[in-house]
Amino acid sequence: MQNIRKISDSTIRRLSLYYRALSNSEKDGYFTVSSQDLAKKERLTPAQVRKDLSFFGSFGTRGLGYPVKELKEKIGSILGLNRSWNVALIGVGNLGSALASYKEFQKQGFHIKLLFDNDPKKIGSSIDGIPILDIKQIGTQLKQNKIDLVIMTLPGHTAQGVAEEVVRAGVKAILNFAPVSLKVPEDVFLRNENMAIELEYLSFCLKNRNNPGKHA
Amino acid sequence: MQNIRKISDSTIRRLSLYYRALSNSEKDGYFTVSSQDLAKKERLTPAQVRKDLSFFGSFGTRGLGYPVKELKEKIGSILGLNRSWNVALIGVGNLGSALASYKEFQKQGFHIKLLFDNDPKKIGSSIDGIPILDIKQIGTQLKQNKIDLVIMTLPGHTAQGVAEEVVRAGVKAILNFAPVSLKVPEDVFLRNENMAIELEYLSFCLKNRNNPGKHA
DNA sequence: TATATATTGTGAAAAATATCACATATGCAA
DNA sequence: TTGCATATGTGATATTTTTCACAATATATA
Repeated sequence: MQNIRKISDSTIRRLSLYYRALSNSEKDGYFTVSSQDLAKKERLTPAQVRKDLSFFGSFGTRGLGYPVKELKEKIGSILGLNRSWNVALIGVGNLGSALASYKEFQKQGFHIKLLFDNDPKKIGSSIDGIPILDIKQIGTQLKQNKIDLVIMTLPGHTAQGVAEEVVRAGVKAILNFAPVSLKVPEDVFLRNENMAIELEYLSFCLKNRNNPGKHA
Repeated sequence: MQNIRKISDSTIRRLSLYYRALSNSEKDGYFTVSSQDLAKKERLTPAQVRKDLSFFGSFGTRGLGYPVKELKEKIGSILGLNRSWNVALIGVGNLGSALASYKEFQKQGFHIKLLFDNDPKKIGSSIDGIPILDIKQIGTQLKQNKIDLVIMTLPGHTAQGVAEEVVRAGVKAILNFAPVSLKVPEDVFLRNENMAIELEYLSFCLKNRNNPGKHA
């Protein structure tokens, strides 16, 4: 157990993997799971799993493993999934609407309360009961609805300007899907979801599949 | 310059970032860019940028920087974006349709040729001219259309079975959006796109924002 | 031509991350 | 109760990744 600030990005990201694996194990009716099991599911090593967990406490029983339900809840609480977050989504295009109606987020406590767009045809309508508001109202609406986190699914060239409005409204966490890197103040947490990266990674792998040698 | 097999995941992923940043710089009319510029755009260090690039050659000019267009093309060629890949997408739900009509992939050489679903209402129709086929035809269609890469956007419980069919059809690269970890043979490249991870990461950050101390 | 300034490319050093290996603790069977 | 099998938790070690620091090389200017 150590200072929480010193826990690495990678460990936190793996906690998400463990959480998902445990949810599945729970559904499948398992009561305990070993570091070995978890490792195999997520293509990691057992030592890695144990080390990651040990940063936050000791949740297992020697000789037995980890209690599935309990560990899942513990990790959920570490990640802050045991509470609810107010989320707004900006940019109701194809991807935006898809995310707005994605039920998994809801289940994990991410409640999408507001949608924003600049298209008059969309403004005033709703998706799964979530109203689509005028993007001009971002400032007041984000504050009024105590939004904790904003998901941005809008075109690259508009993203930076909107991000600045979001920051001005006091939001401290942004998940960005727009294909640009945003500049935000230090106290705002920003993560970029770049779907091209994984695709390009696969392209790289395919290209170099039969090439164990040097690269020009 | 070193053996290409030894280049780290992180470096490859950063190449994607550089590629995107360079595309933007090119659009903005820049002819050269320094490692410092690139670093600032992507929140990295200049040394990191130079080191990453140095694994593949030396593309810059001392005292000047890197030629934007040339470096972009060079990185594109390293990532395999200078050629075209045949892509199929399985699972035409909300996310699937959003990705099917996402033009950026097309631009980078990822040509979505086929869509698959098991819903009779969808089979036979098309999205942006891409036909939606019966998921039962995966085996023959993937081979016939020489599909290089498959994007899976289907429910978790069906994913593993479908992945196995995809592998049997000889596809060597899978981008998985289903919320499970798939088991595939060693010679198949698999990447998981897990949108919950980034959201959960932000949740963790928000939760521990004012907590520099120990964690229970 | 000489001098000042900018910026790369890269070994070496530092820092971060992952793995090892084993003492420790548990369950079960005889 | 003893012995065996299993599996955690964690310091120590190994590996990987990042950063440093500087020689090398370019441009600009006088």
